[in-house]
Amino acid sequence: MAASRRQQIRRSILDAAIIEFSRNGLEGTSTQAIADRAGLTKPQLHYYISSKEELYDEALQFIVAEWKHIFFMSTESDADPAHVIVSYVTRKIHHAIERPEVARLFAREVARGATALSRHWDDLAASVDQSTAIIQSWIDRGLIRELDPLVFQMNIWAATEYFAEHGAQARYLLGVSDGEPLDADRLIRETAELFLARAGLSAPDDRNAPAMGTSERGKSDP
Amino acid sequence: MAASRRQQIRRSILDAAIIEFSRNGLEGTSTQAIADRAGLTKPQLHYYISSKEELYDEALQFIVAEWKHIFFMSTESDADPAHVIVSYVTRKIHHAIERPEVARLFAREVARGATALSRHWDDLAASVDQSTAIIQSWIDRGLIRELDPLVFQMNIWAATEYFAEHGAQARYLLGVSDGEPLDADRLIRETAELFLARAGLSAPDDRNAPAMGTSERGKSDP
DNA sequence: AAACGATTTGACCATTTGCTCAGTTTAGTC
DNA sequence: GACTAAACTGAGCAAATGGTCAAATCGTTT
Repeated sequence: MAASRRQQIRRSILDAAIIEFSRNGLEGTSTQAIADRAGLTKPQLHYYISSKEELYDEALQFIVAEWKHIFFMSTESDADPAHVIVSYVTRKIHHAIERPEVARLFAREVARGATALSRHWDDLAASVDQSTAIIQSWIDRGLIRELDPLVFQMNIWAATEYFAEHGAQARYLLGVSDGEPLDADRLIRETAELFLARAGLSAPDDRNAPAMGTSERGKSDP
Repeated sequence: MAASRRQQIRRSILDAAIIEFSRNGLEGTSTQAIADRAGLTKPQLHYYISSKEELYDEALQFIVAEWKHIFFMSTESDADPAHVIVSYVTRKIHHAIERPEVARLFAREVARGATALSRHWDDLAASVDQSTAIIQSWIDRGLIRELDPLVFQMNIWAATEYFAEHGAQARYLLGVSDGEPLDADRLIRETAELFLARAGLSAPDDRNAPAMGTSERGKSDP
C-alpha cells in the first residue's frame, strides 16, 4: 500500500503508455499524449523516463510478464483434456475482454515482426512445443480425435484473442452498448464447445465449475 | 492496359498507402513514407492527393470493396452446409495470406472504433444477420448441430483472419522461412475441420475439390 | 531557519510533420 | 517552333515531435 510517490507515478506512466501504445503503436504515440494521460507535463514525464523507446520496451516487458501467465496452456500431463481446453479458453477470453490493451499491444508487436520480443520468442516456441507434445500424446493415447496440434493451438489463440482486437465489433453485433461489458459466458461457451467438438470431446461435468454464470439465452432446459 | 500515366501513379500511391497505413496506422504513417514507397517526392504526392486523411479514407474505401467480396458467406440457401463452410474458410484464409495488408488495415480500423467505416457497418450487420438466419435454418432443419450462429461466425472470422495479423508468428512456429509462403493447405484443412466438427459435419467429398495439395506430415496412412 | 536533495516548471532546441507555392520543366497540339 | 496545360521541383511555412536545461519549488533533516 505504501507505494512511494515515485513508484505511483511510474506506475501511472506505465499504464498510460500501455493504453496509448496499444492504440497507436510506437510511432503513432506522442510523449505528449502519454504525459497527458498520466496527468503530467512533458518535461516531468522525461524526468521519470529516459526516452520513448525505452518506455515502450518497458511496457512490452510488463506485458510479457502478464502474458506468460495467460498464454500458455497449463499442462499437467495427467489432467483431463476437456478440462484443460475449457479452462484455457475461459482464461484467455476473460483476459481478452478485461485487458484488451495487453492483448492488442502484444499482437501489434508480433505483427511488427516482434523484434523487441525476440528475446522471448524462444521461450514461447519452447512452451508451444511442450503443449504440442501434450496434445499429441492425447491423440496417441486415443483421448482425443486426430488433429494438427500446432494449427489447433493457433486456432485457439485466434478465437480467444479476437475479442480483444474486435471488442467493438462484437459489442455492435451482439447488441451490447458501448459501456456494458461483453457477455463473456456466451462467448466462452460457444468457443469452448468449438474446440471440444474438434477434439471429439464434450464439456466436462461442472463438478466444481468456475461459476459459468447465468445464461440469458431464451431457449434453455429442454 | 492503357492506363493513363495519371491513373498509374494514383494506383501506385494507393498501393503504397495501403501498405504503410496497414503497418503504422493513420497517425504513424508519414506522407514522406508514402511518397518514398510510391517513388515520388512529397510535393508530387500532394499534387495527386489533397490530404493524408483523404488518402486514408480512399484506401479504406478501396479495401472495403475488396473485403465485401471475401468477407460474406455465400448464402445460396440450398447449398450444402459443409460445402459452404469449407469454401468460406478456404477463401478467407487464402485472402488473409495473400493480402494481409487488406485484412490488417480493415482490422485496425475496426479496432479504432471504425468511425471511417460507420457507413458500411449497417451493410455488414445486415449481411451478418442474413448469414445468421441461414445457419439457424440449418439448425432448424437438423442439418447441423445446435450452436450459437453469431459466435460461430465470429470464431470463423477470428480463425481465418488470424493468419493475416500473425503471419510472422505462424511462419516462425511452422518453421517456414521469411520469404516462403505459408502452407495454406495445412491451415485450411485443420481450420475447416474445426468448424465442420463443431457443426457435426464431415468434409464434403472432393468431387471437384480445389487441389487440397500434398501433405508433408510424416505420419499418414494408418 | 538554513541547507539539502528530490521534484516541477517554462522556455527552448533541432528535427520532422503535413502541406503550400512560385516557378520550372515536360508533353501534346496547332 | 510557338502555345498551352499538365506535371514536377526546391524552398519554405506553421505546427508538432522527442528531448533538454537552468531556474524555481518542494519536503526533509539538521
